[in-house]
Amino acid sequence: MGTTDTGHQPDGAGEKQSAPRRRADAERNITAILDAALVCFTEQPQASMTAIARTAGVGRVTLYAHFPSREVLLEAVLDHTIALASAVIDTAAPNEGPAVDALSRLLHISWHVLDRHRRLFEIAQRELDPAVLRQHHDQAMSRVEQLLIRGQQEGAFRTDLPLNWLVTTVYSLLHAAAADVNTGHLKQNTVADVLEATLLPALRPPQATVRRRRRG
Amino acid sequence: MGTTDTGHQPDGAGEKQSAPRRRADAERNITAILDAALVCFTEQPQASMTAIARTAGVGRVTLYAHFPSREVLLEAVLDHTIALASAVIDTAAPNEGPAVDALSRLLHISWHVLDRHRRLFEIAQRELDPAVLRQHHDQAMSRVEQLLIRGQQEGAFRTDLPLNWLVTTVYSLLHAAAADVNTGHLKQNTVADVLEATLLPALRPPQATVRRRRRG
DNA sequence: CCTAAGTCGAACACATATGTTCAGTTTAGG
DNA sequence: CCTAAACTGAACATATGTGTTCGACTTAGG
Repeated sequence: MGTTDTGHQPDGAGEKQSAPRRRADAERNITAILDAALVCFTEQPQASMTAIARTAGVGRVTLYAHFPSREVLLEAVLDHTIALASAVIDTAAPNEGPAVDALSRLLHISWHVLDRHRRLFEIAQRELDPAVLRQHHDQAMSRVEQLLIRGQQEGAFRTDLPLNWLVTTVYSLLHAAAADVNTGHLKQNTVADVLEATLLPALRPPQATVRRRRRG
Repeated sequence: MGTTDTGHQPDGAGEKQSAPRRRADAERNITAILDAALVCFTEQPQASMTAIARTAGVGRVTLYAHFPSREVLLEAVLDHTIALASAVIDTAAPNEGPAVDALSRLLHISWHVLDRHRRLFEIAQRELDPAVLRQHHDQAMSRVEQLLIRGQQEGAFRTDLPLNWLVTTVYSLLHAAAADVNTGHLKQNTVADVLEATLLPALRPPQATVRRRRRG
């Protein structure tokens, strides 16, 4: 019996040690594959299984042993990335302090990770079952969404446009900025500031000045 | 001699009647193919030549007779779209009146056509020769870029961020809005207004209030 | 009406991607 | 050290896409 497939359970989010007890060997390869797939997919959506296996430094058969199909792999990578992004977002403490400050922290800390998530999600959108997608999508988007809602309640963010559009605006510019870094148009260390300078005015309630010397 | 290829010259932009004099028949098919390719490509980037031929209502061989390779076809479609977009942009008279108003006109008239151009360009970016790309890219982007520069000179648009980023911001949100229409999150007739409401504050010089009752 | 231009489907060669199977080798871990 | 788990490359079947060739049919247009 060559290939194995121990009832693969490519750890969802929190490394629950499952029943079959994989060998350390296998465990190591799985994470290597996951990492490689993450890189390959974000670099070019059409990345082949062969390319991913090669990047991970494992045989193609080994890849299929753990992830029986491209679809399964893609979903696993998506899960993995979401968990990662979620952790990083928590670091920014999006529920603490004024919403504007929280958004600023969020942008500075996690623009990179959020963009990666977006890219992956776009691929998944093309290749995965729409039903499965919904969950992943909402799960990740909701963090930003909640922050925006809080900002609206504080009066810091505008309410004259659909909430959904505000979320889209954030993600869209985030992605654009990350892409500009890739092409060399923007520098790593300026991204967050540029994003903040663009997003805050766009999210602020219209007509509302910076509230300096309001009294005439 | 079955297949033809009369020295194909799939009219660049301005329908210059070329030497070989195609039959009306062929001419009709070429535009049908161009249209079909435009639709197919914007709907899904991986659209196959077979699918395009089928959509155009012609045989696969006919397609290849006029466009000897996928690359050539893609380039022709890109040319076609740019010409179309350019014409629509002109309708908005982007060089007349205040830059802010001009941008507003531009958004209302051509968000749809500009988004289509962007989608096509993204595909071309993945499949075409970078050298060829540059021309197309600059040619189309420059219209928006020029408008933004003019706005900067008027003091209507901010100068504290790279010009390139402002262009990216416009295109990026444009695309996001169009995508939201596709998914049903945004309505056709509200798109331009939403875009305007989001973009103008983002482009306005920071700190600058709406300049109403400036004298205190 | 007659001919060359054009179109058509079928079939071919070629390349690439997805999964699978097999037989041989390495390695983790008791 | 010994065994089962895991990894490996090679080869296979299958599917899909690209581009070409061929012979037969249709049609534009003089």
